[in-house]
Amino acid sequence: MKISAQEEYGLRCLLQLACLPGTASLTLPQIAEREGISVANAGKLMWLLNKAGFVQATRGTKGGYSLARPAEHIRLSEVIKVLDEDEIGNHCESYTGVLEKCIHKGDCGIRPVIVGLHEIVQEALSQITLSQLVGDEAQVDATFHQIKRFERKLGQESLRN
Amino acid sequence: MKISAQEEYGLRCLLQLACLPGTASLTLPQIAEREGISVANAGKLMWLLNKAGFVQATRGTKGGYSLARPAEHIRLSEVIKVLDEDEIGNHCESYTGVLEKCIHKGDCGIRPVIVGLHEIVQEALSQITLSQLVGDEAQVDATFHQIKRFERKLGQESLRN
DNA sequence: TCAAATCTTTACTTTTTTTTCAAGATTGGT
DNA sequence: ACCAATCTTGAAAAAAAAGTAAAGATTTGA
Repeated sequence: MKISAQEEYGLRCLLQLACLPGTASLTLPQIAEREGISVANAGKLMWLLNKAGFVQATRGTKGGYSLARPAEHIRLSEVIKVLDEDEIGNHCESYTGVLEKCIHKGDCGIRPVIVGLHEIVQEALSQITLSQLVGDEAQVDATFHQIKRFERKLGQESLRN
Repeated sequence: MKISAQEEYGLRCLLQLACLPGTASLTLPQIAEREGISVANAGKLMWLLNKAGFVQATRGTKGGYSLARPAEHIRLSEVIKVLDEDEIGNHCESYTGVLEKCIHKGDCGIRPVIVGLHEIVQEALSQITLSQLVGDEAQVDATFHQIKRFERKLGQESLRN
């Protein structure tokens, strides 16, 4: 259960644009250099982000990428969904709709876990916007901290019952 | 952000043992057949689970695998940690200790997100035991549902501020 | 109009992960 | 003692993911 390279670097590249003042833009070589990845790799990531409507690309001299909408309105959950290709579970087709292929069919003990994890992660990410990542790092920490504390309390309660 | 094949199938194989009455055991071919994977693949997964102390292996005729401790005392967080090799983050070495290699060093905007996600997932998984997965599926659902509801409430509150 | 700078797209290569194979080691039964 | 059933282990093959390369398309400005 870990973030993929595509998710991590895609998010990082997007964050570079969010850091800029106003609606400024960066070229592919600039983004690549700031993230320490190749231009080709950055190109592929930015292409995905462009296709999904998070960034605006301009070709030609003076071209580059800029955010397509304000950083305050870009939730991490949306970004991750696009970079992740939004698949959950690996081989159990029960979740993705093709029920027949899965040996576990209806009575699959770990299905609620896989689905549940995916949901709480998405929900947590939907609480965080790009703009929080650039300036308000403390708020990001606070959000996760509160969730963690609630989870721990939940565990203690179920222990008492 | 998805569960790996090793995590998913390792957990599934372990669950097969947890489903058995008492301290009964299963052989590798039996586990493989029940999970629809090859015997070789099941062998590797069970070897990992054995090394980590979750199952007990007996060789020779009448051999097989059984749980090394009661299903009530095996938390999903522990199992996943072993199957996952417990790594978080992909390329940013800031998290794993080798600080020098990472271009982002201290001022890394998405670090709190990666670390935070890992922590809330681990915390959620630590609330769930193997025994809950075999019988008490409703409780598993309930746990995740409560977390999700709290996260949503959190979001609404931060909206009001 | 042309050249330089830039993004776009497809195909290819490399690396990592997953799966399989094969030989070894241990146990139980005869 | 021997054989059959079983787990163990390391290496190899296959598949998937990540990263690279190259040719194409668009824009700006001289």
